Amino acid sequence: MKKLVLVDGNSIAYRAFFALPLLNNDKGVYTNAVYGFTTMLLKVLEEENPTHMLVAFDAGKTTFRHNTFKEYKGKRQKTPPELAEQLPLMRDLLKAFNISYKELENYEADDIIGTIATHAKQDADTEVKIYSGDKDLLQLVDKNVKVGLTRKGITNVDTYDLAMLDETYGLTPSQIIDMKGLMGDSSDNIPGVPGVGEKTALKLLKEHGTVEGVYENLDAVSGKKLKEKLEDNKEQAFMSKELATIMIEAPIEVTMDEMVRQEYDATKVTELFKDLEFQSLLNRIDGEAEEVEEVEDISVEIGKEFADIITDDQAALVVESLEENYHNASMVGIAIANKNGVYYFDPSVTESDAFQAWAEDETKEKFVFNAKRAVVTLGWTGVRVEGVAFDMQIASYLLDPSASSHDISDIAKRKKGIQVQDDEVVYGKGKKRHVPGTDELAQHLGRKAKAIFELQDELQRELEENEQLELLTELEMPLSVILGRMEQNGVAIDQEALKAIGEDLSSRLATMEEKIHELAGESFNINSPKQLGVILFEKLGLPVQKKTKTGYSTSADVLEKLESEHDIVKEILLYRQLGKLNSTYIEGLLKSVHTKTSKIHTIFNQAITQTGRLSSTEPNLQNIPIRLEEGRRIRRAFVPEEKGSIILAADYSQIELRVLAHISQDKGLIEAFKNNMDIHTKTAMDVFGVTADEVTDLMRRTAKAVNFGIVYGISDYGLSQNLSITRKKAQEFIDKYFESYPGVKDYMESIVDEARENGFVTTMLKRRRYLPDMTSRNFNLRSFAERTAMNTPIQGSAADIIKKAMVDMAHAMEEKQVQSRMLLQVHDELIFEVPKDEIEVMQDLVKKVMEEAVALDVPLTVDVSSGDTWYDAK
DNA sequence: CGCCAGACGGG
DNA sequence: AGCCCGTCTGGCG
Repeated sequence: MKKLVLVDGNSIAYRAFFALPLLNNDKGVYTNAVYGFTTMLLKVLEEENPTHMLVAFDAGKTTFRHNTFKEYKGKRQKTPPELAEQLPLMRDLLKAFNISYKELENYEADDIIGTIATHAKQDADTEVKIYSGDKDLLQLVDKNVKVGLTRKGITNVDTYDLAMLDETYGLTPSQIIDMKGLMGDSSDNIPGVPGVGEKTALKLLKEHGTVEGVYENLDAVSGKKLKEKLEDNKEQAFMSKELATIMIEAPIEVTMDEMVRQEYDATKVTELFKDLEFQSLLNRIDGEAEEVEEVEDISVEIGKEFADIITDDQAALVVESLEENYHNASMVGIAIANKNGVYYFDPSVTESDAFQAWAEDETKEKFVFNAKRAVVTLGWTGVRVEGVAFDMQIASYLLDPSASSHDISDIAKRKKGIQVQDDEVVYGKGKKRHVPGTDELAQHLGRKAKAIFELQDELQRELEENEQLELLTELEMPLSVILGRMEQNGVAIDQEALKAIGEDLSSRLATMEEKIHELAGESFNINSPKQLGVILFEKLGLPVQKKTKTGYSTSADVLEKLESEHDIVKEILLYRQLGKLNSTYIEGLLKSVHTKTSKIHTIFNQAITQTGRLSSTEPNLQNIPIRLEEGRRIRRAFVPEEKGSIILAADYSQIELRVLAHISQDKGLIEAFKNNMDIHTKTAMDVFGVTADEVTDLMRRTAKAVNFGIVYGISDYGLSQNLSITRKKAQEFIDKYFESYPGVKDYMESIVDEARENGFVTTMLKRRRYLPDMTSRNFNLRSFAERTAMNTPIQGSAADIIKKAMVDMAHAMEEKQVQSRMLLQVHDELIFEVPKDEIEVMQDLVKKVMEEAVALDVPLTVDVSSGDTWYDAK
């Protein structure tokens, strides 16, 4: 028995679109119709389990029906653009699911379905099921053809067979056409006979069978008025019937073979769902995919003597620990793969002389995945690792920073290496996370090692093709070692100072909470935007400025506009500010103090940002407060580890605008930096057409915002929001800026062209970022890609420069044999701990090395400052 | 318990 | 509806 399912794609999409709220993903792509369509699709696949399947779509605006009646579908609203942009996504989805689909010039989806169904039903061994939201399709019902009509929502379906049709309407399938002929269909602008509705049509058809029957027996029709209407609209009735008839001989050739249902492409489906942010559907798919994933055991030798296996100069090394945070993690196993085989060891192997000798021997090349993690994990147990020659995670990141994930199993899958299971499958997640038995663990780690060993070549070749190998070997890999040392070294913290600030904050917060409740007239949770919204905008009746998708916006910029309206607002703003300090920076930092060292050991993620910047986690030491004095005090708790040392901070001045000057080659901008001008003042002079001493504070602030905007890929709207000015005014500033700096304008235009042609942009050191949305038909996506094309070379080149400076600085410090240590990097600044007797040497050295990291056509300048704590280094 | 949204800290 | 990030809280299922 074969089962063919035919789906009316447009009709289902329409239904879904209007049934669901207008969802969109974080890129601004609307997804509600695709979502509804997908849930329906999954349900159909599950419930019907068809052997054959096809989805039909309407094509174009006109069909053969327009020859009959040019106003056909005339009154229908144009497809909303929010829905239209989702139709291509549905096709992508079907491709990923390996489900065939069809559209045909001049015909509607109905006709495709009618033709195929009529063909297929000739075979008594085939059962046909049609899904649509359109009652018209009921005319196709037959003894082996059923029609499922969506009812409210989209996954509620009423299924009609011959009996059900008779029961519901008392009609045969072909009479459905007659019914439409008489009553018409306003949504398709089929006229029918005016004044005849469903009830009358049904009554007439019961008595006379067909439209033809009705007219042949017009005398027998009761009711004078009705008879007149029928007479007057005879032609229209017959034309309507014709319009409503689904074509069963459309010129299409689709064989059953072409509609055979195939396995879906799990990788593509997963990627698409992730893109669309269909989390719940992802889980449904995942559950199924895991069961299918049967892997055959590879040969992994367990319990060898370590000394016996290293016969070669190259090996992949896996150091496994389950903790996300590798400071204080416990190793669960070690795996090695070389050209002779794959080997698994108990963690205790790291205590052996043979292992340590190999680890420390820099001529023994190690290939790893996330070198820093392996090196620091081993570092905590006292094992030094040298000779890390290749980091697969970073290689993958450099090839494409947007690749959804950089873990071994994903890369192995992408690069068609040996199959590596997801950690989550092997170890479980959340509370159920556990170490499996030795055999299973050895298999898993062995696979990882083998995949690294085997894919090294290919990734390296790809990097060479992109001219990125040097970026890996000369910049990122050495940097990884430096970052590892910084992390493991950690930053000393004055816990007592933090606690003291914390107590002050806590008591002030308690007082403020009371006061806010009093002003509100009731007690509520101030930290809940939802509850706060009700208090401010309903109970106190403050004017609503902005809404979020879940309710009233209570963000700081909204509250700032309401400050004059009610005393409570100022209190809430301060409460929020202090609350953030207390929870994130006092309690949070104290929680991340290492139990053994009493210092703070962050983790710098080197393979996460889309621009090449680092990020910092657990804790994030790249966003310690500085802008407001109240928060800045937190920095007093960041102290030198050694008595008699100080904290030294060195930051690049305006690095992004200098990079912009360099890559755009704008004459004015280059000149300004060469003359060491204050760049915001200079911009103010040019934009406002005044002399240096006429620049007011406000003018400089405005110019500063414009400069930032330029770097980010500005829009008049964004600038107007930022400066609380009109859009028109904002656009004037932007125009004036581009007039003053035509080189920048040219750059912005040419980088966008370049991105569109190449599909990616690059930074000074050949870092890459792909921008597939440059050619998207979706305005939001395309605009975002264009701004990214403008910003990434700037932000990314600045990231390249400071990374280079870090590598150079590590060499310089080694050469000078100083005791000073690099502690942190915060995007455009480096923080050091410096013994007092090295202050002068280091001040000069840091400045020189950072300023000379690369040679631009404008000078790079670095400001250096120092003090007893991070706070004082200002 | 895990996930999301909102809010907010930094460059 | 100008770029790049991470963390905390409340609220939901």
